This record gives sequence, C-alpha cells and structure tokens, in this order.
Amino acid sequence: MSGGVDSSVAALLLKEQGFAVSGVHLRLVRNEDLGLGQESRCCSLSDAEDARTVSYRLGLPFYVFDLSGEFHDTVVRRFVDGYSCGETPNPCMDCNRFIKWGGLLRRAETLGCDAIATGHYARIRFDEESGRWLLLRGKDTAKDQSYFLSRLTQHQLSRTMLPLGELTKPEVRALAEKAGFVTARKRDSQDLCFAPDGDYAAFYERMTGKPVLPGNITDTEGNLLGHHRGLIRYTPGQHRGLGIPSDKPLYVCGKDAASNTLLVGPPESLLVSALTARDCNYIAATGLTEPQRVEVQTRYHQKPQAGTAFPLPDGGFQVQFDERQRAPAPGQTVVLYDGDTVLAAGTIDQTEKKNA
RNA sequence: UGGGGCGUAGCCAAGUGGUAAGGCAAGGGACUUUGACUCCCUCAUUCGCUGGUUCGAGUCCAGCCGUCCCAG
Repeated sequence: MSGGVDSSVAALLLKEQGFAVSGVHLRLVRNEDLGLGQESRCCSLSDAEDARTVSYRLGLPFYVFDLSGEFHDTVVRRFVDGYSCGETPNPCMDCNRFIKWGGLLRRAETLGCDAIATGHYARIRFDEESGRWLLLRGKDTAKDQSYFLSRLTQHQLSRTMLPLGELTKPEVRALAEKAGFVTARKRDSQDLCFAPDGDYAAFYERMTGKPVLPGNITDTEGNLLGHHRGLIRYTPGQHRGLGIPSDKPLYVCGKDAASNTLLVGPPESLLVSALTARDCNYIAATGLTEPQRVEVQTRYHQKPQAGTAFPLPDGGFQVQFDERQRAPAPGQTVVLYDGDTVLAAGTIDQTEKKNA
C-alpha cells in the first residue's frame, strides 16, 4: 500500500471478498542516505501513515517492509547506469520488476501468502488453451497500467491479484470516499519517488560522485548552436530547456555520450521507422517465432501504433512501424499488444530513422 | 575620414503619426505512477540617448552614441 487511493481500494475490495489480507507498505528510500529532504512522494512518512490508517480502518494487519537496500541495488543503480550510457531509463518499470514483484513477492511467499495484490489498472487471466497467464489492459483505458506490468513473468502473474482491473478511476475514488479513506482525494500524479525535487542531475552526482559535465549542442550537420548543462538532463524528443533561440522550436534528436554532445533538430528529425528491443519478456506466448502484426506502445499512455514485430536471434525483437514514430528513447520500454492483451515487452536498444 | 544602412523584450522580428504583432527562449500551471510530448497562462507604460515639430511619435526633424557595409 503506497498510501494512495488505488492500493487503498484494492485492499478494501479484497477484504470485502473475504480474503485474508495484510496491508504492506514498502520503504524504498532512506532519504537521509540519499541526502534528500523529507517530502519524497511515495516513500514519505505521511504516505506510510496514510497506508497505516487505511489498514487499521479495514482491520488489517499492517507491515512496513524495508526494501531500500534492494531498491538501491536494482532500481537506483540501473537508473544511474542507464544515464551513464546515454540512455533514458524507466525506473518505475524496474521497481515493479525487481521490488514489488521481487523482494515483496518473495517475502510474501516466505510468509505463506498465496498472492500479492496491487492497485494497478490491469487484468490478469489464465488462458486454458495456451496454459499461460495473460496480462490485459485495465477496463478503464484512460488509466490502463498494463504497460508498467509488462515485465512480469508467468510465475509472477500467477501470484498476482489486481482488484481494480475491472474498475474505472472515478469508481475507485467513489469507493474510497464511501469507505471514508483519508486517501480518497489524494492527487494522482507523482514525480520520481527517489528524486522528488526533480533534480536528476544532482541525484546522479550524489550517487556516482561524478560531476555532470556541460557540453555542446549542435544540429545534425554539426553546427554549434549552444551549450547544454549535462546530457542526463535531456532525452530524445525533449523540447524544453534547450535555451536556443530559433525561428522554429527545436527538439533533442540524439545524444552522443562519447563526445558529450547533444543533437537537436526540427520535429521531422525525431521520426523513427523501426527499433530493436533487448532483454525481452514474453507473456502470451513463449516467444516470437515468425513476423507478427502487433500494436505497439513505446511509452505509457500512448495510442497503440500499428507495426510488425520480427524475432531476433538473441531472443529480442525488431519492430517496424507502419507510420514513423516520434522519439522512442533507448532505455525505455516497448510493449507489444494484441488488442487488450500484452504479448511481449522489451527495452528499446537501437532506433532507425530511415524514411519508410 | 567621406558615403550609405541599421539600432523595438534574452534572441529574431512586425510596426512609417494615433497610443508596441508574431516566433524562439524563459517562468508558471494542467496532464502523468518513468523520461518526454502536448495544452493553457505570463513575459517591453515602452521602442539607443537627448532635444524639437505635433492635440498626439517607435513612427517626422536635429544632434549625439553604437553598429554594419562600401569607399579608403
């Protein structure tokens, strides 16, 4: 229980359905260790208190698991490493994969629990025909979070309950309101939980002890246009923060970590015709054996895009888009769908900008 | 030193007598369990300076300063 509305209602629903439920709050960050203030969003003291309050109201035993060590060694480390390589990591994906369905699931199993439950908007089904656990979009397409769960393995899926999968956000808020939860009206959004001030560069410097170096900004022809304040402050497709006066707005179209150079260009320079994915997870089938028509998301809350997925020898896949896509970023997650069903997910490795 | 051009917000740039467009940048907000995108709002009592003409000047005139080009 994060201390938000969704996990509060998830607990409520399971309790009402007669399950033996325990409330668990994860402590992921020790602010002191990271040199942060007290207002870290999903790990703050007040969020833990809110989770505790809801648990008590429901009469649930309540635990706080301190997974900050694992969190640091997986999520934070990969975050830092990703930026070091010039990529754009997705720490929330890693947190699900290594923490919630890592340390949390293991502890739950050790304690004899049959499953863990979360407040994600997605659905899990067992498919008799294929004998596989399937991950489906949430019924509330506006809040669908299957993207973030696309890394889950068959075992993890088999041990997971998502009570909010058939509900909409307004319904969940109404249930929370009716139950009198303190979390009923808490706002949805949150920044990265371990860098609440939004200053990634400062966080990176604290964690690595290495300074973030300024460098040149050039166009694709190599003309010097300005200077950047450290490559990690920028990601493909980004527009804000470049500080370059121009007749048309400019966007980040590439990063060269070797020369510490940021490449910028017009919107057309961002279009990608194909990408390759590494480190892939297959859900609906054990893998990809032949080219397959798919719907693709390269970011959360994106309208699915048509394309064709081709298997790669290393177990990864390549996606060729029907229409070129705007700024998919290496390091981010690409998810393949068939309608509401998640087929596979991978980490974006390379992107191709050839005209298709 | 002559001749010509120019000098409007951080940058670019409309505006030739009637009370300062727009773009880029910047700041703020919305959206959002990652990075982004997007959207909305804000942003020159003032037009290099000083005088003058006029009911009224960024717009006309004079001088000065600055800058660019051509002559040299």
